[in-house]
Amino acid sequence: MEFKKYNHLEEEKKISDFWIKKGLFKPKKSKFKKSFSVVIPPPNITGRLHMGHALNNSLQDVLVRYYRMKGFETLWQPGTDHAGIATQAVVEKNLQKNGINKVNLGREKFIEKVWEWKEESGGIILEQLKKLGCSCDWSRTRFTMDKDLSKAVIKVFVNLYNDKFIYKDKKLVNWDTNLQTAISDLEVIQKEVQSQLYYIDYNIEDSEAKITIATTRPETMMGDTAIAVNPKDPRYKHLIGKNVKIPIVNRIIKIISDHYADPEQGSGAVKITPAHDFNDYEVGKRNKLEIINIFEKNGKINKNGIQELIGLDRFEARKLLLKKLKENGNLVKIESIKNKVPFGDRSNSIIEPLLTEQWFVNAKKLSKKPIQIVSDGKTSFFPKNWTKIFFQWMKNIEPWCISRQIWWGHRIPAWYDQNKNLYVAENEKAALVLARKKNKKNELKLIQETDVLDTWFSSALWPFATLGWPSRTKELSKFYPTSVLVTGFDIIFFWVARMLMMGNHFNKLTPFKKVYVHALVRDEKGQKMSKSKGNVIDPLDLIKEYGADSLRFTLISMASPGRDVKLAKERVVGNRNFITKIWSANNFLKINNCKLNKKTNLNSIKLPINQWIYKEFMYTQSIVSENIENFRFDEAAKKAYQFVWHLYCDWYLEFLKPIFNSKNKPMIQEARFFSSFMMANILKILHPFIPFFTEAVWSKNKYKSYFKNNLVLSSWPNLKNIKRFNKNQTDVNNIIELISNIRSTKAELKIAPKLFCDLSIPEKSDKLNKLIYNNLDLIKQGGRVNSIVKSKVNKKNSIDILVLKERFTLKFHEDVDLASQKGRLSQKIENIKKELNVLNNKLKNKAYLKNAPKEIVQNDKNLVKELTIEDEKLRSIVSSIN
RNA sequence: GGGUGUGUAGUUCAGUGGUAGAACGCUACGUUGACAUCGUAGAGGUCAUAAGUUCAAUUCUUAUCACACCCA
Repeated sequence: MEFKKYNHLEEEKKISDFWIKKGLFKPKKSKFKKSFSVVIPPPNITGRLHMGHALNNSLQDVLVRYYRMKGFETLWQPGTDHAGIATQAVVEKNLQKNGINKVNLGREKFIEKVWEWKEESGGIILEQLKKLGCSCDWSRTRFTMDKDLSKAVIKVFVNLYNDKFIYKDKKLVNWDTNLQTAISDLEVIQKEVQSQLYYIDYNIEDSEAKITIATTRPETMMGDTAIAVNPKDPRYKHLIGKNVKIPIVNRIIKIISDHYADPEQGSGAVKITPAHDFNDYEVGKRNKLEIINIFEKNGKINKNGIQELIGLDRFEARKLLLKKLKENGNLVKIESIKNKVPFGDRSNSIIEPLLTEQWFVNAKKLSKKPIQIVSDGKTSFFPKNWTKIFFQWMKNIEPWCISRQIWWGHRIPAWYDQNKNLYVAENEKAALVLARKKNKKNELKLIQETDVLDTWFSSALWPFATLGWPSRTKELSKFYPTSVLVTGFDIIFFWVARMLMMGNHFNKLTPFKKVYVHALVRDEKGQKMSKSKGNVIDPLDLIKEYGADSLRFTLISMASPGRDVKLAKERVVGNRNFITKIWSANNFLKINNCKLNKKTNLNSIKLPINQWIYKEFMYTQSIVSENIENFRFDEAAKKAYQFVWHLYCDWYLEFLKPIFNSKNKPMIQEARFFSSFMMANILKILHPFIPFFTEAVWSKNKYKSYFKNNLVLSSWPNLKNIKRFNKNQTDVNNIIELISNIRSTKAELKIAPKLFCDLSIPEKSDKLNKLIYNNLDLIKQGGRVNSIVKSKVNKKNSIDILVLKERFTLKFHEDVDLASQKGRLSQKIENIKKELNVLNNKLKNKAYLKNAPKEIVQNDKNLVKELTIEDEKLRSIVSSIN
């Protein structure tokens, strides 16, 4: 019979539509009142599915589907974030293509355009997640700029402001001259680059003497307000307090003494530009220095610079200034060095420390509870070592700059009156009330703050805001705190830490009990995937070619804790083959008319192989469950794979063949039912990993009529232990060993496996006789054995083998290569000899006998006994070969 | 400079204080009525290096080397 191939493109689409249309991912009331919830790390609306998402969401889906089948009331809350800077940049670029300038358009119109874009292209990534099979409750999809969520954001802001967790301050911040907004510390990436270190002479006033400073940023000379030397540096002690003239700029500044100057670095003297360097800023504060800002917000020189350079870009200005310094003879040396330079993570332009007024969150104050919660284990990390990294960062946390000078985002709910008095309130009306009170008059005009909030500010509220907070919703009481957060380590600080701060502050509850941290997906050589390297593997390509299930299974089975996933296409192919294998196994069941029926009862199962596979499955199931619950997705997937392929397909289905070929009707009936019953259970345990395929086979096999549910809502296997089945475990395992031995002996003798032989068994052993005769058909088919004989055998065409500590003889119909068999056995004897030697030496060691646990010693003694018997028998076989 | 992690078969990775495992790849044979996207059999390892603890170390400790990442 020819079978259709499994068509993943067709089936995955069909199944996905079915699940979503029927709303099968919505929480279902639990019989035992337990709930399980996960919030998705919201991908941003400009995003497209990449391997990181694929891994992250596959893992979440394993958990969600598993607990759903376990009977928990399960919610996976989906949604996206608005990605302030990224989205604004995309829309701005689109408008520019049409010759439209954002500024001319105006703020309101521009935001309309962003919404238009969002409606059109902002949901793509969610559609891609559906293709991956994510079982989110899509009817609850949220967006950080939604009305409800915005309300939560405003409320949180106002509360934090009133409680003095949020404040406005003029400070040096990380300024992106390209995007023209402040960004937070976390959005700055320090990159090592090749730079020049310039040694520049500053002339000391009223003297011929000079002092040489070293700098990588000579243009900031225009903002110098001191030169610092270390108080302990003998070279410069006499110069402290002297005035120097900044070359070209010709402004007079002082030489000060400050420990910040490192005698080992450069010349030991360092110029201080408090407006343009975080360290210099601190030096400036300590020494009460003037702060001179020389940059416009776009990175061009402002009027504080020298005449010729005003209006020039910072790098242009550097070049010209260097030229002048050289001409003047002030540039004494140029050194090539490597140093770290800050870049913006979105714009990739060099970040400029700039003195501006911004809004800050006192993160130090908010970090106290999360630190407590994590130390108490109320939120725990897996793998554990992330706890340490979390603490390290959390305990050294800096104020969080939350204001952004862009338009797309939550506009800060703060208003100013004409006297620049500030009112923070949930809306303008409320602000007006405050303003009237303060100004003691009714006629007032307020202007709203133009800054918007950092996107991560709203993402930090995600676990409770998506559940309806600040309203006290059913969902909030049922699903908060969430059960687990699954995330990549790269956003622990961005997101996890901040969610912990907000969740604990506003709900007095930690937002999630567990945090599972997974690694990055890299290419097969372990390199980070990046467009510039051209080594990006697009998950959507793999889904198209091999199916979402194959991709999922691959990612899941490679997700070992603390290790990056090195993805190669061959892995995906291998797992696609696994799916094909199950498909063809299922076809075998079909051919043999295997079906479920309600008449057959588990207690009536008689066939040893059925009892055997039942036990093996029970064991597998428990290992898979345990591993999923402990986040060992790799082990869970491997165990399931091993069982399905190497026990169910390789042995069990093979053992069914002689039964189906027999005329024993009751046995055939039992086998038909039971093989199908096991298949259904296999589909169940594989469902969290490969949901589409398993649901498709479930439906084709019409298992719904037996189990009363679609697979996605069926219950996780919970098979009872039937003691009666136990004794057949060893029997079937012994049969397997015998067959394996017959096969490998044939291979060693270079006898084609298809050639049949006779088997003679030791007469003495009743137990073995029983075993063999009870399973005659299995042995005959599995080992290609003609018949069981008891007669004395002719040496030339027969070979003795040692299995289950007994001597069996294989008798062929032609002469066999006894010499090669002799060699093989001699090798075995040699190995045993070595093993025995090791063991005997151990057992002679008094210290070992004294200190080692009794079981271990006993174990060794038993092993010696067994090996000795095996050794004797092998020797007798060898000596009988001439 | 500070920190974290990794080093086990050709490759990617599990694992363990007391016989070293899987997948893929490789080799030989095979087209047998589920499956060649397959089957059967097999080869392949000084568990990075060195010292220490221990009756016993691939596993624990320390140092070294290599690689990756994070923070300054």
